[in-house]
Amino acid sequence: MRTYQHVIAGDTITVRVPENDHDLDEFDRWASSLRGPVALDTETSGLDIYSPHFRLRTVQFGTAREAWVIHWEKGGAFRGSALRALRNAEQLLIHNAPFDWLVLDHHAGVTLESLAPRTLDTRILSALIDPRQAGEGGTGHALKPLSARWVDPAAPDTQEGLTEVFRAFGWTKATGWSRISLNHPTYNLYAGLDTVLTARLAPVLREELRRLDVPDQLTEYEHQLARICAQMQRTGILLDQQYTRQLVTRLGVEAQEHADRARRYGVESVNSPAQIAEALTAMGETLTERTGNGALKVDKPVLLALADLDDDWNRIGARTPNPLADAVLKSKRAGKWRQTYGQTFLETVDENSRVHPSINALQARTGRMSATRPALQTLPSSDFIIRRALLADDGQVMLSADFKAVELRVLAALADVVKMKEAINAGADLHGFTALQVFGPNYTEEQRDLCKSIGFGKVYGGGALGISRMSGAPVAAVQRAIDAYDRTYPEVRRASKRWQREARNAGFVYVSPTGRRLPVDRDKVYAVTNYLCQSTARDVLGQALIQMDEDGLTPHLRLPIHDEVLASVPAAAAPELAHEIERAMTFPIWGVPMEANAKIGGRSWGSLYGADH
DNA sequence: CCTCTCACG
DNA sequence: ACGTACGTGAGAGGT
Repeated sequence: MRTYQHVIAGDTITVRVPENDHDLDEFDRWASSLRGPVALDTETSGLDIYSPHFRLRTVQFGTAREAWVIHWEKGGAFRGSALRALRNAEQLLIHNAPFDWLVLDHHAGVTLESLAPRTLDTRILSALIDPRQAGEGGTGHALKPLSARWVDPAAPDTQEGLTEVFRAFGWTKATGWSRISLNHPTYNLYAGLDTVLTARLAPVLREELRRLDVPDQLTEYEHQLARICAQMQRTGILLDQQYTRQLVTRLGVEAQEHADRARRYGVESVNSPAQIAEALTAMGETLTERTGNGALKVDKPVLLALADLDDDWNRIGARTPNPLADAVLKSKRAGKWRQTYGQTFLETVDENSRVHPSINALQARTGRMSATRPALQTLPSSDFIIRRALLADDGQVMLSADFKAVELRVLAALADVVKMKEAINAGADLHGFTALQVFGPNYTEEQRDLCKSIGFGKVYGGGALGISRMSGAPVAAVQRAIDAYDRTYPEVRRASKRWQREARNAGFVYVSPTGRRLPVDRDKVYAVTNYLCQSTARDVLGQALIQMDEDGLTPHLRLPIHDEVLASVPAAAAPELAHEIERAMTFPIWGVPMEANAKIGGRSWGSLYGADH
């Protein structure tokens, strides 16, 4: 047995690393005599759980004073002992549980379903105390800063410490986790300490949640959502690999051709704003917009105008198109789509042709979910070619169900907007109804669109200038429409002011109806309206996911996208399942109905998106 | 590492 | 008193 010691918060911690059967017997005795929760962690070769090269290396167990590092990679009795301990543990404390659940599910044969009901995830507790990510003013949710704040200011940065070890060997962060020897002292010490830190974090964070009156029900709900999202991640989405390879090649050629055109005007790299600004100026163009740091802005809206193109990339006919602007736009778009989407699909696909995005169920400061590697929530919607790469399972079709104007309906509920609630309950087109109130019975399509923009603007906390910028309508016209809007729905302004006042009085934190704490920056108090609408809409999605889970639909679910759920369903049962999913997404919030609209597509996700979409 | 840009809801 | 668009993930360039 190897043992290591380290002092945490004044206590000497022992980390034990069994080396033989005798040592493992001792571990077995320790594990079976444990009463109460045990902290769990794994060390792995990397983060891509479904990559063919991924290896589970160690499984660690710990309490406040002691940790055991079991070398899973050595096989045989090591695995037997780890599995017994996993099976017997009554309660597991895990920091960022979905990762370890899925690692153990895929590489140790311990199902996620058997782990999740016994898990308390300290990352969830952290996000409910303060949802801000590191760099947004809060502590963030990494184990090190959390431990430093709540356990011991001198808690070791185990990740950073190991990164230094890797550097000493000439390895990188990407390769070190795979290459470091199982017997390396620092590797084992830190592997063990992470469980000790988690074991100490859990009771402190629970106490803090009690102090802050965060409802237990919210914590329970987040654990359910984490499990459902982990199940979606495990299922993954089928990738059309042949199509994707051809697409990547085609986009590469396209990016290169347009980059060659740009080079004729002196632009060596189409991704260098400075080069583009200089070349455009040399061509006689006048750039007026500047970035926050004072540089000349050459983003998409600027370049589209110079290229005489509208938002859909059609000729406007207002000027002679600038050929460099045109080349840069087209090269950048093809390059981004190739690299960010196509290439990442091919890099992350597993042996069964499936991609498994990490779905973070509780990510944004409003609680919104996110998806990474690949970032499937941000695939282009203006064209079907990227989504075309992702398929329903064999014999199945893609189904997408989205809430109807969920944030606006949530606003109507939370601010108790009388006329808006009447319109929703009457089943009216909400933006059309608003246009009717603002412009009268002969309102135009453009005026309806402006009312839609104002609806968004209100939810985002924007003013006339922002809404004008977004909608393209003149500021004066927008201001007049906003005035009429405020007369129609006076409750929105009043509630917004009230929420801002309440946030200030409560120390710049607003508590949502579900008990979620929403920190508000002092110089951005107006954002509280958006935080409240966005976070409540997120909880509406969460409620629908839990309903679908209870209805047995989880195996069909593929991805949550804020106000939408993507699913793969058997073609024959599609209409019935569409109805079932819509039903799970239909329920009232404070008397205001939330409703959804399901669309049945074909085999690929792209089939739900026309070129004219 | 920061800035800029761009993809989404 | 006034005015403020919100939240993400990701790649490339340049310091």
